[in-house]
Amino acid sequence: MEKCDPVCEGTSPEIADQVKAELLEDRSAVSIADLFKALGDPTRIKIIHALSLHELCVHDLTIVLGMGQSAVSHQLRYLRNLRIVKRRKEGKTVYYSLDDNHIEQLFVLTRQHLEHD
Amino acid sequence: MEKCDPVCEGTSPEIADQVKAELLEDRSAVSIADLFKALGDPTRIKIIHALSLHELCVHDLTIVLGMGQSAVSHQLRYLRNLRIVKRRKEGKTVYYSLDDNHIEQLFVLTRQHLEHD
DNA sequence: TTAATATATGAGCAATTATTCATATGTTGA
DNA sequence: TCAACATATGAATAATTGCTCATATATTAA
Repeated sequence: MEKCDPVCEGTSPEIADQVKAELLEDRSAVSIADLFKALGDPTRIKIIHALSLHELCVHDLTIVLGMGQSAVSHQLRYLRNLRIVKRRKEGKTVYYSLDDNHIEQLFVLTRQHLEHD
Repeated sequence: MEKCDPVCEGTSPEIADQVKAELLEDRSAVSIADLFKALGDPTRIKIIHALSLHELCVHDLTIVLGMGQSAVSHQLRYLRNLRIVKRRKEGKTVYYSLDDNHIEQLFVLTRQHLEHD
């Protein structure tokens, strides 16, 4: 962190101070980033997309994704900790589905953003 | 990747196949994940939030964020490569602002999601 | 109980990443 | 041209992360 006494001429220091005062707190920024981080991996994106199409058990997800069972389970735990997916047990099998439709909205909005460009 | 001939009883194999057929392609999943990944870091979240409040030069951002100039510059380049922020040069100083209001929408939606819970 | 199936999880490893340090580029004024 | 300022960037490093392997837990059927 360097000295910043001679604020660059271009911007008034009041604006920087004002923005600094209004800026998100650390924990808020971390919370928001954590949620986006969860969506920032292709495997998890595919899992979320698959579950937006249909509730699926872990085994079916391994088929759909073409991945090992362990990797899928790890990612599902990750997503479950963030309450992005939830599970429902039925005998031996565990069915996963999206826990919240906000996630789907983020999805739709993001795809729009990408197509728009 | 293990054998998956005896599909788990719980789900019909047709559903897994159907979901697999509709699932996002690799490159789409990667594109979407890349965008979310850009939002998956507290520093970048703060940068985006700050710029949603006001156009700012790099130096002011270092003040607002309380971070080194180099770190800020690196993150700005990252965000600029993804067209999340854009720059405007004026003499020595470079002003950054959000390139697209879709990002702000994602922001709002995400904060709603977090507050909701 | 034993075997088979479905899922979960800890440890370890390779790849990625956010920051720092040092330095380069570009701009302005003296 | 030279010095000061504003920003950019390459290299190095520490921390994080996604996957695999081996194994544990849980459920069902024989």
